[in-house]
Amino acid sequence: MMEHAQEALFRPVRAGNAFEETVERLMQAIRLGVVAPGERLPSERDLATRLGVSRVTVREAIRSLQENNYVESRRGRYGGTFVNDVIPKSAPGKEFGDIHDALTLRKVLETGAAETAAGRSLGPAERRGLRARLEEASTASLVEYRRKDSRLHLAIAEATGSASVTAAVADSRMRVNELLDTIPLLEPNLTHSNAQHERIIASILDGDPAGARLAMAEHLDGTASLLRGFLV
Amino acid sequence: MMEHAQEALFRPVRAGNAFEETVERLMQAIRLGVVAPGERLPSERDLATRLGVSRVTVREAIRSLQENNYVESRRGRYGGTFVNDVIPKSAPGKEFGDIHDALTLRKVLETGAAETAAGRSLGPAERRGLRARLEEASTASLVEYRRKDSRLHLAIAEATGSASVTAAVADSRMRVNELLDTIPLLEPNLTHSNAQHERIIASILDGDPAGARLAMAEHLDGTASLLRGFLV
DNA sequence: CTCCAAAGGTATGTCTGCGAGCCATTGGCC
DNA sequence: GGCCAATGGCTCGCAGACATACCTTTGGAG
Repeated sequence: MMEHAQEALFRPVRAGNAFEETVERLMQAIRLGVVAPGERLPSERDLATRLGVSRVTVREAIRSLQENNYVESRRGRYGGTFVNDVIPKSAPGKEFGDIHDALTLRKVLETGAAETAAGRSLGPAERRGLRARLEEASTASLVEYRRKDSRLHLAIAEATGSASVTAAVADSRMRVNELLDTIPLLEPNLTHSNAQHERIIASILDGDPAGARLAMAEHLDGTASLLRGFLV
Repeated sequence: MMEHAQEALFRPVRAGNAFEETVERLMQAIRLGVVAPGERLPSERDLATRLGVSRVTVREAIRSLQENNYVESRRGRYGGTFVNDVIPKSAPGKEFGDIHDALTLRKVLETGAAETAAGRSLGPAERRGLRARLEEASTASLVEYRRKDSRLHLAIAEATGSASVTAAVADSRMRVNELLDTIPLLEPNLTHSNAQHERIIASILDGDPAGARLAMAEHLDGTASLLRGFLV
């Protein structure tokens, strides 16, 4: 028997109860900037269908987000649940093993995604989308940087044309962002990141898989060593 | 809003009910060869703890495996649930989008895993493990090939030192194996695969990340085009 | 001004899954 | 030969989640 592989295969089947996982998902959408401040979440009924949970559970999750000031709800037609400007919270106390694990998965996924995206023939809409995200990230202020950065990286994942890859990247980023939230974000890091972003996107748009991979790898290594430095 | 990213983020929160997901996991362990025919699964109490479900649910899952002749249970001390030699089943009817999605994720994960594994300094136990899995796969008969092949690929994932990567590769392989089960496995494919396996493992053991990635990419492209050819 | 569609808010009965405990069986150890 | 530890087999009550239905609020369309 492969004792080690068992640990991976016999991991818990569910990360938490339906309520917790629903909160997690909504938080992802907000923190990764998929639904920006001021924008509206899909309706409760819609979310219930898409997430595969009951509306009651969705409401409980939204309730908990309201209590933590992430969102506000308004009734009536053209009402809904709207994302606030806040960015509360930070969660400390990770172990080194977790960090290594999260960073390894991220590197595997995101370098692969960049290479794959560069190897596809992208449509005009996709190309425009990538440029738009790049522009958003490069002009972002310090407070909104993490969100805009995540949107850019998610757009790259989407450009692979694989929903599974996008989902995996989203999960991975959430884990890493949790860690990044515990260390300071400085102007020089940001400038450097933007330059790397440009290289990555240029390589993807030029259809240069090897270049995209390399540029992404260097980009990720930057924040990885920053993290390892601050957290160990 | 990034309409497309929402599809990934607002995907169903749980793949199925606890029972179904538990069956799925045990099937993974059996079909990927992590618990080989004749070997014993962990005890019900142990599985319940590790999988994070109640023992009742574990028992229902095992019951369903018994009914499909995958396993047999024996009572008493030194009893347990043992894996049979069978390999029933096959599930047809996939759409092209699913195939592309599954193959894209697999390529991202496994090429990344190979590269990462080659970039680490592996301990003697890990090196021995990789060689052993390679040997097993190369001497496997047609009927046991898929299982031995999966074990080898899982061992490579494990060599990244990241449990998350291993888990992701296991999930990905299950999806692809489901597809592979619907097409014939021929002796020449097998010979070719074995040669590629050797290159991959040699590159990893030599600490050659670029070589490992390339070898893995070629290996995966082989079965990918086979699949696309048979299934479209 | 009225209507009404679409959104959030509420209530209820059902069912799944869980925890916890106990029973039955088996084979090695003393 | 008897003990007993570890395993599968079984039951029952509770809590979480679900489906479904209905109520309330709101603002645009007609």
